[in-house]
This record gives sequence, C-alpha cells and structure tokens, in this order.
Amino acid sequence: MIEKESKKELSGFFEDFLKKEPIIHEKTVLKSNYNPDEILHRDDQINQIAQTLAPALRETKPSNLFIYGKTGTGKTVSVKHTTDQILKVAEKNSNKNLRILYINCKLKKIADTEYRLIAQLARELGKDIPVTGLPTDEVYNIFFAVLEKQGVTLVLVLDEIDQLMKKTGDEILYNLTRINAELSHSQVSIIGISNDLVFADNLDPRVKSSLSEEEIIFPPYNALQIQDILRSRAEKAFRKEVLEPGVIEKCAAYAAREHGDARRALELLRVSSDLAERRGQMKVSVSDIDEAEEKIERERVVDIVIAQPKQFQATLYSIISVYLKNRDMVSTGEAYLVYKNICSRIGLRPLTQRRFSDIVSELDMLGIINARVTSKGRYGRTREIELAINDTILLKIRNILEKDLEG
DNA sequence: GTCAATTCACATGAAAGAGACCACGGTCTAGTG
DNA sequence: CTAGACCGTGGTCTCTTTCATGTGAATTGACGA
Repeated sequence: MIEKESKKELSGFFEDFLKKEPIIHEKTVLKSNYNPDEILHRDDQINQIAQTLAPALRETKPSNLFIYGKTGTGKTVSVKHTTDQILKVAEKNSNKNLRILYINCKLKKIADTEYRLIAQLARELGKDIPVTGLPTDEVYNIFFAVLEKQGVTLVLVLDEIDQLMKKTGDEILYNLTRINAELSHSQVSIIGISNDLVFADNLDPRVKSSLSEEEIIFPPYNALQIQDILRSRAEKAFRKEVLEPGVIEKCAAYAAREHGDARRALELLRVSSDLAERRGQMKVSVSDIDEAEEKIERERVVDIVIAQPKQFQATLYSIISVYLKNRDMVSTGEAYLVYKNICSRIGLRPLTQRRFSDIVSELDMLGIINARVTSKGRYGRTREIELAINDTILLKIRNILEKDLEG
C-alpha cells in the first residue's frame, strides 16, 4: 500500500520534473571556481597588479607583490585574470620566456610543506620529483637547475601563503626571495596572497621587506557591490524573472554581514536556487535563502566533523557532552576528564593533556568551537570553550559522532 | 585599605621519538637466449 | 645476461610524548595609615 503510493509519486515526480523548465540554466556561473570575464569593483587593484607585472613582458624582473584581503574579496580571481591577460599578450608577441605558476599553499599533499612546495614547483617546470625521499636541499638544487636551464622570467603566485607560513615558518620565503642572487639566466618574482591581514607582521623583517616591495589591499565588498556582482552572475545563470525581488538584496546583506564575502553570497544564491528547483518552485523566494544558509552551515560542519580523525572526534564529543550537561562554558580540564572516560569506554588510547589542548585549539580554528583562554585568578587559567554551532546541528553532530565512535 | 607575592590550572614552546611513506642503490633470483 | 624482486639506508611527514617554561588575575598576607 505504502509502496504503491510512493511508486506513483515517484513516476509523477519524474514527469513533473521533465515538464518543468529548470530555474537555473547555467549552474557553473555560480560556482566559486568560475572565472568571470569581467571583474566588478576591482579595477584599481587589477590595474595595480598589472602595473607591477608589466615589466615581465620586457624580461625584467617584476617587483615582488603582496596581496592582502579577507576571503571572498576577489584576490584570487583578480590575480588569475591579470596573469591570464599578460600571458596572452606575451604569447601574441611570441615571448616564450614568461611563465606564471599559480600554487595554492593550502592544498594538502601538494604544497603545504617546504619540500612539497618546491617539489611542486619543479614539477610544474617539467621535472619529476618523488613525493618524498629526497633531502630538501636536493630538491632545491633540482629546482634551481631546471630554472637556470630554462632561462625564464617566472612569476610565482602563492595563494593562501599565510597557511604555509603558519605550518612551516618563513624559511621557504627567505630562500625563495634569495633565489635571484643565485640565478643568472632566470629570474623569479613572487606574488603572495594572504587572507590574514596582520600576517606579514610576524615575518622575518628581511623576508618581509623583500617580499612586499609592492602591496595591495583588497577591501571587503560592501552590500551594494555584492549586489552588482550577484546581478551580473545571476543574469547568466538564471532565466529572466526567476528571482523574486529582494532575493539578491538579501543574499548580499547576509554576505556583507560576514565581512563582505562575495563567495559566500554566490553560494547562498546557488544553494537557495537549488532548493527552490528541487522543490519544484518556479521562482526563488526570499525565504529560500534562510533555508539555504542553514543548509550550508549544516553541511559545512558535518563535512568537517566526519573528516576528522578519531581523536578529534572523541575530543569534540566530550566537549559536546559536557556542554549539553551544564549548558555553560566548558573548561579544558573538565572536557579532558570526560574525554578519558570516553576513551576507555570505546577502547581508544587516551592522549596526554598537552595534545588534547592542541586538539581543542585546532577545533577552534576549524570554527566548530570557540575557545579563548581566560584567567580565573586564583583558580587558574584555562580555555573557555563554547560550541559555535546551533542546537539542531549540534544534536545531529552528536549523533554522528556517537555512531562513528562506537563503530 | 593598599600593594606585592603567591598560587592555580592550565597554556604554550621546544625537542625528540615512533611509525608510515618513499626513493635509491645494491644484491639476489629466476627466466631467457 | 638481464629484468624484476627484495633488502637496507636515509630522507620527509604527521602525530604524539616529555620536559620546561609562561601567564593573568583572584587571593593572601604583610604593612602602614
């Protein structure tokens, strides 16, 4: 009976699906890796990048460039856009000696350590380097040799460079900035892109001065600018009149609230139109956006949590347990006690408190919890841990963890 | 009441170990002509 | 004779432990008004 019902519904569903015209007709436009032809509200920055890079066309070394700006302010897009253009021009004038390497330092297993970064660079230049097994300076030598042999002007774009520095220190940058002294046929200049505005302050002053010969700051977009961006993308992505009035404004407002993150705005728009389409609506309404936001957040957290190693999950689980019990700030000590219990229950070797403490701050960085150190005077010093996720998601996470840990 | 010393409960740093990977070169083995 | 299997060595990377040191303010206790 029930089955019959659902079968009928299912075929009906497919029929309806076919009859309907899709809301979205060009989905990729809304994806974050889409490369638009024109970049709005970034003319100044693009011009600056272009001016800095232009000497490369005459085979003189461009100044090193440092770009700051929060996520979703168009840094990567602008740089890619500019470098694409300059490459085109170089090609047209048959200048074969300009090479641009774009590397995202955050990518695990590719460029998140000194060895891997240099190895990756050498690989991009066409030299095969083993994933591991060679001494780091050997890799440097190989890289130098290739570079010297090819005799090129190399522009190295290091995206999310702050991540790399945080993990490995600034030695790489020091070595890279010094490269030119050792090369006679090639030259290298570096474009560093960082989300972290104060990042350069912790850098070795020598590195800092040579790296930031030029600096560009990408300010956050304001709500109006985000609206413009959304509109231009929406025009390509949707059929006419699909978006109810106010939708774009609301997406923009949400994103502007989060330090003007255009990427986020686009994601909101994409997910809410997805939801609307799946539900068979003909239009995207304002209320879809709220739902989209909830969905994005939920998926983000769930994805992060299930990708964590066991120890992290156990840590998080213990924090959640304590939090749900007394609905208050959790201290490291409390959580650690519970954690040890959980470990013995599920047969996991408990880590030391030292490590536990590190895991807590790593969870903090992932944005699942908020932890800040406070001193309670006579009663010591600890992290006060709060969950950074709302209760519905929290319970869901707890269930997932419970299953994962028992299993 | 004031002020410096004390004290708590961890935070934070540094160094080093364990174990997983991996490349490389040398040696051994089995298959081939 | 040679290709491939099989070591041992030396390297990186990640996660972790051990040992040491740091730290911010409530509390304490001495001191002087």
